[in-house]
Amino acid sequence: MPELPEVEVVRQGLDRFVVGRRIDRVEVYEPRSVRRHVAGPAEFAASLTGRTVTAARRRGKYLWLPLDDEDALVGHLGMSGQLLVQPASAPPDRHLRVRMSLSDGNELRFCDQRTFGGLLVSPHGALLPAEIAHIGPDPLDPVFDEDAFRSALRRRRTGIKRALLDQSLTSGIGNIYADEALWRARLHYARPTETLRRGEVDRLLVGVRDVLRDALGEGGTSFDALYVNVNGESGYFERSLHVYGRGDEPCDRCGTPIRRDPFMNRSSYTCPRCQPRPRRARW
DNA sequence: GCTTGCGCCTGAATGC
DNA sequence: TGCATTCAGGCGCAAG
Repeated sequence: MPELPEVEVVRQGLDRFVVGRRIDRVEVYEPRSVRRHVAGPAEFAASLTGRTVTAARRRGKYLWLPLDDEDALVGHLGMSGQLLVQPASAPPDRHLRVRMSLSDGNELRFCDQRTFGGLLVSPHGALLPAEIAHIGPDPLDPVFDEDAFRSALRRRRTGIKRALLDQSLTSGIGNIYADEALWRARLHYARPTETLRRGEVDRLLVGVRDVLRDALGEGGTSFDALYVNVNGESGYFERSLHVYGRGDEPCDRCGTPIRRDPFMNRSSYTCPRCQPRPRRARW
């Protein structure tokens, strides 16, 4: 599933292979993939046709492509989305949802097995689409404000992992990287945010940034000409995971078996020794 | 206003 | 063997 580093790899691919091209033709095969474009699939296609892509931007796990009329094509990959740049002659993927023909003879294809992802056109959205204005900057973004993050975190009345997953506080962190960052910071996911000391928040920020940077470093190699993949199908980062998906395996730091707990209809992985459950737990 | 939990969706994995 | 159930996940939105 694409998290921030994977999405950044896609953005780099779009920057290289789509920016500067004109969109000549748009076909929507699955209306659900443009459900957040409230004016409907036909209007979606019409508002893109003839426009030239001028940049490729990202905030958290959202991508957007500013267009030459100051609107923007906004995309989210959801769980299984891919944005592929392929020659028009390439056979279509089984889960092809939207096809956009580019002026250089290639196509930008949105494929999505589970249709959790989607595309929309945001009017005047070139700078920052209104639809994603509520998404906070990610911890690697130069505009990320550490002091604002600290105080916002302390104002919350929730568990630390819930807060990490809340994309309005800071973005780009999903279930996997939340668990990895908490392990690095030696913090338990159920720790109430208002009890965090400054040093602990600092450790958390270091953990989050290290995880994202490590994943970014490994993900940057996974695409080549005309193929902008996202799915992490090679599982390149999996080898670097310390806790996620490693239930009952020994902790890389202390050897204690990793524990798996149910959490918000999914799982949380912790080392019971490095990340002891707080007396006052909240999740 | 803030926090919580559901529903969306498909296919792989598991259970009977 | 084959069918049914469970699980995974991000995010918007309704409910609390």
